[in-house]
Amino acid sequence: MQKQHNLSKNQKIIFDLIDKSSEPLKAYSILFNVQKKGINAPLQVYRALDKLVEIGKIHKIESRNAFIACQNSSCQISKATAFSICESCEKVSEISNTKLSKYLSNFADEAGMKYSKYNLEFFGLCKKCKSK
Amino acid sequence: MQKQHNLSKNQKIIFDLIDKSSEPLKAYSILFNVQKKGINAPLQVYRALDKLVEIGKIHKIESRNAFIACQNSSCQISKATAFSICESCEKVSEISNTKLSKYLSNFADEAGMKYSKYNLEFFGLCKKCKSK
DNA sequence: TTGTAAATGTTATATTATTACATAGTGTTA
DNA sequence: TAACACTATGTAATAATATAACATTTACAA
Ligand SMILES: [Zn+2]
Ligand SMILES: [Zn+2]
Ligand SMILES: [Zn+2]
Ligand SMILES: [Zn+2]
Repeated sequence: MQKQHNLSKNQKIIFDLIDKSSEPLKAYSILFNVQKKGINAPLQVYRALDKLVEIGKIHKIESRNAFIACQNSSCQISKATAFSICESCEKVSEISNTKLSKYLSNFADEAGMKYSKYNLEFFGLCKKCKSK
Repeated sequence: MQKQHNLSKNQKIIFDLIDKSSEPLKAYSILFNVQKKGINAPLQVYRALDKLVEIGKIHKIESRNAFIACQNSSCQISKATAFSICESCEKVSEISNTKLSKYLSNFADEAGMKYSKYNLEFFGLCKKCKSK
């Protein structure tokens, strides 16, 4: 059973915006969009983003410095994430594949390192862009 | 047979610095370190970094905005990269594991997307930090 | 030797993210 | 309730990361 997090005012405003967006959003584009709701400073956005990432409601797409809502309710609090990114239209989807996540969660190399978290980003062309 | 790239002056200066570093280097730390060699502006650093990434001599650690030399001569021009990152001491190693790279290169999900590239970052504690 | 692509130099600016400090709300427990 | 700890907010300033625009030079092949 996952812990229930009651989002604060700013967190809710920012999560709702990201959640209803069809594409990853960047911090300053979020800021621009929530100014009418009284969020005026970058820090207010970054603080909410940090918290939302921490509790697993959103993920950061590292290669794009952008944020998307978690599309995978079983996502273990952002500890195991995989995305597909179209290099043409920049569409991003969260990959939910049990085999893949098991494979990666159990991966151990020779370096003797114990992994607690991973992030995987695949790049290519989405179906739509491929057929153009 | 891999194409031979003759590095230009700036590319060589910057590659040498990254290559002999024991940790990932950030762009502005590189800039600071090469100013005595006549490289004065961020853009000169970023241009060399872009080229070095493109030809696979270095990789960008996306979660850290930092660069390390490729430790894996068979790395297919930065198209398939995996790293282990210690969250305590920030040590980064490039993972060279044939099974893993085969698994990921052949991965195809249901979305019908053809991947041409991936980047994987594992996080955890390195051997040294684990035993502290 | 001339054309072309790659690389360089320089200035300015855009984008992304954090530090520092003051204040306010929320929930728990004495 | 009062005291406390913890989380969240507001605001200003600034740090860190990255790119745009333009002029010039170098490498090198046709
Ligand atoms: Zn998720
Ligand atoms: Zn696409
Ligand atoms: Zn490599
Ligand atoms: Zn370590």
